[in-house]
Amino acid sequence: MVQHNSLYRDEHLEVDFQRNLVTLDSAALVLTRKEFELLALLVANACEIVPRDVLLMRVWGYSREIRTRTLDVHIRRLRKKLSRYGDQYIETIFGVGYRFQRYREPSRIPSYLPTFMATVA
Amino acid sequence: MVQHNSLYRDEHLEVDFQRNLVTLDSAALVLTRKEFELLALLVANACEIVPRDVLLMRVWGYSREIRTRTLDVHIRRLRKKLSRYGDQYIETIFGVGYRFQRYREPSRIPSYLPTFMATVA
DNA sequence: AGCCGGTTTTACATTTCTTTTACAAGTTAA
DNA sequence: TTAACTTGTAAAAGAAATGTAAAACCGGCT
Repeated sequence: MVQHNSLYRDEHLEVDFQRNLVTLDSAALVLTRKEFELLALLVANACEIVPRDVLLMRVWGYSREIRTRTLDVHIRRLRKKLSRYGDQYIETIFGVGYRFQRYREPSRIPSYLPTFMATVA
Repeated sequence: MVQHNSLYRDEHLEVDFQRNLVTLDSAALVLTRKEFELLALLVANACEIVPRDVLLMRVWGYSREIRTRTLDVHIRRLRKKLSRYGDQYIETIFGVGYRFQRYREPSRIPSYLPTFMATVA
């Protein structure tokens, strides 16, 4: 069964799950196998928390209880390659795992102000 | 088996017990694990007093007789994160414990006056 | 063998979360 | 009222997770 339209896309990032292609600001992003698998898994579950165990299981085949820092290292490389969007795209959920977030235009409006007031600032 | 409707909601606060999500005035409230567990336990027993022992037992696994101020500290952090509703939501029952109260619109009518007189003030 | 790209480990720094400490402030009972 | 006790609070200490750079490892290649 062939799945069509299997790609993620937002303002800056594009991930083609079929062809293992990633594009950042319309420039190809070269990722290693593990880096791609990790990113793909996170992006496939965009906006949802993916626990460390799940990542370690699905990307590395590690069962729980295996103590390793390789996940963190790969996360770091991904963030680096995502350059200035790295931290925004890949959010760490302390004690749980990571979450990929869709790109959102940064708002200069303080979020604690009601919308109708914010137009002034 | 998926349990539906496992959430609390009032005018300002929303607690999703399933997903560990809390929203204050429709803005996500980031809580640590302990903070969430504490709030969840209180909210789950809304309008009822939850004794300190119970909180310390269910959230920390502490048996009675353990002298600690960590509960108070966490209560404080919760109140702070609930910002201006903190004191209203989390009520202290001296010598017993705490009670979460549903939000009630503050009335500018002195409560010691009969309603029909209050229209003048 | 030696090189090379990819991956993992190591060791330490940093950050985040939790608990304790010490004291202030509030409450109750005598 | 004071004395005993409870809760509030800020700051320090402690514990644990994550970030990071660099070294070590590993398999495929020439």
